[in-house]
Amino acid sequence: MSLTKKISQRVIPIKDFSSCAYCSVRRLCLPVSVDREEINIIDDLVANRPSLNKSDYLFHAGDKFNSLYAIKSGAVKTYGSTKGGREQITGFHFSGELIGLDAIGNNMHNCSAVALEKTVICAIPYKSIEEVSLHVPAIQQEITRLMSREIRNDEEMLMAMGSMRAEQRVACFLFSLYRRLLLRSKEKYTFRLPMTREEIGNYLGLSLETVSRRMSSLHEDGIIDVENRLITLRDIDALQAICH
Amino acid sequence: MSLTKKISQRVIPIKDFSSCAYCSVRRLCLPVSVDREEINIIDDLVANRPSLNKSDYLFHAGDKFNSLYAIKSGAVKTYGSTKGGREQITGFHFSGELIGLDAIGNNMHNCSAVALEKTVICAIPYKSIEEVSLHVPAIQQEITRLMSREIRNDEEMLMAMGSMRAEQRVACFLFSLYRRLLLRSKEKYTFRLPMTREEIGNYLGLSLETVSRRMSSLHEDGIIDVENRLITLRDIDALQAICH
DNA sequence: CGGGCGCTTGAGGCAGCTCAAGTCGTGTGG
DNA sequence: CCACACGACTTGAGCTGCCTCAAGCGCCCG
Repeated sequence: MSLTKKISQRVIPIKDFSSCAYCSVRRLCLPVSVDREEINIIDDLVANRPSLNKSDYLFHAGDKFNSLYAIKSGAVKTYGSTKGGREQITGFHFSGELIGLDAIGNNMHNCSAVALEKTVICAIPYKSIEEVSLHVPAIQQEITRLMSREIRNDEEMLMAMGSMRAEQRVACFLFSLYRRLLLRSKEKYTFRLPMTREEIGNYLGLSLETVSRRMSSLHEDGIIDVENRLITLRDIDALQAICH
Repeated sequence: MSLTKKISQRVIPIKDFSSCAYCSVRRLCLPVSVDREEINIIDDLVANRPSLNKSDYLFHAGDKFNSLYAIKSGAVKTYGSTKGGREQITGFHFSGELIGLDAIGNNMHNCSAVALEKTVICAIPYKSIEEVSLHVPAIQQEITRLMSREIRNDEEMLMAMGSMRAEQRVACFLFSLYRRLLLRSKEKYTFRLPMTREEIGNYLGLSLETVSRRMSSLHEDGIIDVENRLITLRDIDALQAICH
């Protein structure tokens, strides 16, 4: 049955709390211009909502590209392997974020994605997105906007990597987590890192020891508290100032 | 007059050698699945084909986003300014490449684009692309593919920046230029750098002196010849091996 | 022909890496 | 439930690759 038919035959749905309509991070995956009706359409697309445990793979580099993945809860890292065989982390992704956009181009994932903790995922088959976007231009536009934003993010990261010293990189990293993790939680200034120091260092182009040292010195300066993976921001203005 | 009308009223065109149909880099801007008819449509979109001199701006950071730009010939750098006020180059772009995709997301350019030498540009109004892609899905798909590829490129660059030593960065940079510049020219192994050592260093996260030194040592190893901005690749396999 | 920019090369310093040792926290098996 | 073991983290010491500062050359353009 074609998706178009499916949509027209759709009855008023029974409340389904796994539906996007009730998803607490909906406004993050689908930020704008998607009205009630369109949510129902998207809802139909979401094939499954698998739950991943720590170290479970969402996809491997080289896998055929089928779906985009929206993170409902949890945390995921994506990484590629450099030609030297070293693993290089390209990003950390949290609830409300969409991954897999880089695979559309040649229909294959060029990085691997692993859960850093218990994580719930919405898999959205790309074929369906393409089909639906013929009828609902807003969805295609939203995908385009998200991709554009991803390009911008990557380029900002490139700018940071090219010019920043170790302390700046760590400060920016923490500030970025602050904006992405805390704005959607009750805690205002405390969050738990889902990744190791080594993974942070890998991502930032630093050794794990340097990450540790710089976090210690940020603590000595009264800017953050560090208790293993629990980070508390004590002076956000100072933290932000270091990034600049 | 709406674009749709314009298309239906279109007569068989007089040969226009500035048209995309006769553009030598067409297969690069519009790599796949765009047939003769669709080229005519795109052709109508291209508002103007301005010629830029060295140091002319294509757009500034903060400008309202109106058009995507395809480079017909020449070379362009894009850069943003870090919060510290430093200029950070995010990319070099050559004939057949498309720039401005990162501006779609919030309708504003977040980097500036400057010609590094005499450069001819096709400006393609994004509004028109959006309108046309309602009728010609292949065009929207092509934009999506190009964006996806840009994300991938940026992420590969991030991986490189995170893990590579100076010599590797310079070697990869030269190898990347080899693939992008030489494949569309007659010369097999010689090309002219359109940018300064300082710009290369800025892009790669190195000082200009380090770029110079590493190029000298690549020369001493018999891998490249350097004659000011004229680079000749003497041992491509060795060059590629260094990147790995 | 002169001035300036782009580039090369040298010398010295330092940020961050590597190696190493020791602590702490967590998960696992008895 | 406790003990043990291993992985994660911190901190120290020494090393090195890249940066900074500096001087000099050469090419290009006015």
